[in-house]
Formats: sequence, structure tokens, C-alpha cells
Amino acid sequence: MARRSAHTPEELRQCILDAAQSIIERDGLVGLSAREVARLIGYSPGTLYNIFENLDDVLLTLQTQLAGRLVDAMKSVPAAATPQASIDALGRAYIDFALENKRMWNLLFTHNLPEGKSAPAGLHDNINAVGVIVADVLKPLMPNASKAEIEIAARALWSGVHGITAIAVTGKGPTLTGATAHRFVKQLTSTYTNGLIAQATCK
Amino acid sequence: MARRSAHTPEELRQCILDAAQSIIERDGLVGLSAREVARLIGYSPGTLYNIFENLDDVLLTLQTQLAGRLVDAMKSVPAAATPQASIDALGRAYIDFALENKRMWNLLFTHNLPEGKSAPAGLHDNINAVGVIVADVLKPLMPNASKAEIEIAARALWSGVHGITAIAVTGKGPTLTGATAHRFVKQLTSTYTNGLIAQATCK
DNA sequence: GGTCATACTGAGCGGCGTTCAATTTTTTGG
DNA sequence: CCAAAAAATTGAACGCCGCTCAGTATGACC
Repeated sequence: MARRSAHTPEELRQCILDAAQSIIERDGLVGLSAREVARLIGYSPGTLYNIFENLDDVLLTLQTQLAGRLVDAMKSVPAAATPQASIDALGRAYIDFALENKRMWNLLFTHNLPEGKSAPAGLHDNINAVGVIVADVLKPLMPNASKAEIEIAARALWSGVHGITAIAVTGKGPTLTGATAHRFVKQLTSTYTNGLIAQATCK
Repeated sequence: MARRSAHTPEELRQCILDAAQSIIERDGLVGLSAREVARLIGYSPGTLYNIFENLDDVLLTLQTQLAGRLVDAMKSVPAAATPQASIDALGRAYIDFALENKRMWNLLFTHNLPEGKSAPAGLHDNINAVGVIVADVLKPLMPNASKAEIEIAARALWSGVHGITAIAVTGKGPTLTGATAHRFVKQLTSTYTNGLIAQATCK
């Protein structure tokens, strides 16, 4: 058989991605296999390899899409009255997004590509965008700092938020769970912003 | 063949763990297979299953051992002149440990067990111990806080340090690498401790 | 030496990722 | 409308994998 009129190539491509995503949300990464994806979409395993280089390619595409949605979610957080409140809101958005997409989100930071390969540019761009969003909000709190310093401060803070989220989502760490993650993030961000304010006024 | 006098059961057990670890440090988790471990130690694959329940069991044992070594490394950090300096030293120790054991360390937080199972108690204890160490150092900076508040503050801060370390070790995030991780951690911890001090004096 | 418990083996099962010759369908153009 | 070329799809095949378990080799005890 060939060129089933049922799907254009782009449709088929998205079918594969959707199937892969639903398998991962159902069974985690271990459940994902080319054969299972093929079963779900009603094609043979070989078809996957006409469209994607390999399974890792499917995964990387999924990761890039997910990172895009994460950036969208954070961009759509309305600015609050104070920078502190804005940071807190961004933290909530980050955690909520991770908790809503547990398995897929985990993959984003968990799945390491084989030695040689590097992630597609789009993925890096999206991860970068998160840092930029945070830096923008942090800027008013660091009136005396250079752009580079603000960037470092933003990345350090957000890596921290990320760490809390990661531990909450994966269930490592006894008291840090999905339910308490907000509290930990608030603790981290408010203390951190207080530190920034103290540093700015003492300078 | 049976009961090769070459190894006592305990020796054999450690042989398997050592072989598994060396495979992981060489090829990452993907390279690990029961057959490859068996090849390395000169036994047949079936032997693994006389000693360990399955490959996941080997991994979990390795993780517990590694977490133990991490706790030891942090415990052997000498107390510095100020709490801030001590925190910084602990951060360095944490990062250095992660960078020295990249692949294994990654596994610690990356490898999620199948749905039903839960990690052995020893592993949780070790991860917990890290929080206790940090809380002890943080205590002088929070004279007015309850024990519970100090615990939360310590866990939030250390999850943050963990997040930076995780991103540095896995190479996600463009500017955050093994070489710059120290800088980010210092930025996070010093700003955070400044925040704690500001909060303590304002109360 | 004979017996028994133990340690170990390795073929076998079902599954995996990936390839590619063969097959079927669509498109083309006469 | 039909044949030939192009494109899409298949599925058997390869060499791996985790894991099991009947069978075998070995050491310990009498």
C-alpha cells in the first residue's frame, strides 16, 4: 500500500507525535516503542522511520513542542502589582505546568541524548526564553546591576525553582511533593528577592 | 559449574555492582544490560538473578551507595567562619560530587522506578540527611524561626542548589555548565542568605 | 565414594529498534 | 483510459534486550 489518502504526511507526523505522547503519559518512557506507536496509529513500524530518523527524534520533537507550550504558559501570566508577586505567579505557573504534564515534563530534563548528538535549536531557544521572562521581571529589583548580572541572577533563581519542581514531580525528597511545592517555591523566591533588595539598598 | 571458590556471594555481589557502575560511567544507562555485566565479570547472565531481583534492583543499590557517599562528602566539609561561607562550601562539595560522578549522579534523580515500587529506605534516609546538614548550617541565620521553618528554608535552598547542579550536569541550559555552576550556586546561596538575614532583622 | 544441597549455566521466550527489498497505491503523461 | 514511473507502506529479518528455569557441575558432609 502507499500514500493512504487518509492522512497527509503532516497529519501522519502529528498522529505519531500524539500517539507517542499518549503512550508516555499512560506508561511513561518505558512503555514507548516504535511498535506500540505503530499499533496505535494503525500503521506498520517501518512507517515511523520514513518520517522520523528514529525514536529519539520523535522524543526530541515532543520535547521541543512541550517547551514551547511551557513558554506560552509563562508568557500568559499577567504582570502583578510588585515584582515579587510576579515572580511568585511565574513560579506557580511553572509548577502547575510541570504537574499537569508530569511524565512529559520529566522527560524534558531527564532524557539525555546519546553522546554525540545535540538538542535541536528550537528546544534551546525555548529553554532560553524562560530565563528571559524571569530576567525581565527581576530587573526592577536590581537597579544597580548590569544586564549580565541580572541574567545570572535570573538563571540562578529559576534553576532553583526548577530544582524544587523537579524533586516534587519525581517524588524524590520526602516532604517536597506536588502539594507542597508551591510553598517551597514561595519560600525560595521571596527570600531570594528580599536578598536582592537588601543588596540593592546596601550598595 | 557451581560455587566457584573464586568469590564469596558478597564478593560476587560487589563485583556485579562495580561492573554495572563502570558500564554506566562508560556508556551511560543505555549501555547497561544484564548480558554486558555478565560478560564483564565472567559469569552467565542468569547469575545476576540469583543475587539481585532484577536490573532495577542493581540500580537502586548503586543509587543508595552513591547517596551515602554524597552524604559523607558533605559531612566532611569543615565548618567555615560564617554560615554563609559554610553554605558556600557545602554547595561546592555538592557540585563537585555531582561533576565527579556525572552519569551515576544523574541516575540518582533521573531514574524513576516503575509505578508501584518505591525506593529503599536507605536511599530516602541519605537524601534526607542532606537536608539536615544544610538546616544545621542555616540555623544561626534564622534566630526567630521555628524548627519547621528552618527545615523548609533549608530544603527550598538546597532544592535550588540541586536544580542548578542538575542543569549543569546534564548540559541543559546554555550558559549554565560545569564550569560556571559554582558561580550560579554562589549567586543563589549568597542572595538567599542575605534575604534570610534581612528577614531576621526586620522581624 | 556416595549423597545432597548449592551455585551456576545457557537455551529459550517474547519483545525491542531499526533496515530494506518487496509490494501496493497514487501520479503522471501519452 | 491505460501503462509506466514515482511515492508510500509493509513486514520479515537482524541482532540485541530482560528474565526464567530445567539441567548440570561443584563443594561439603558422612
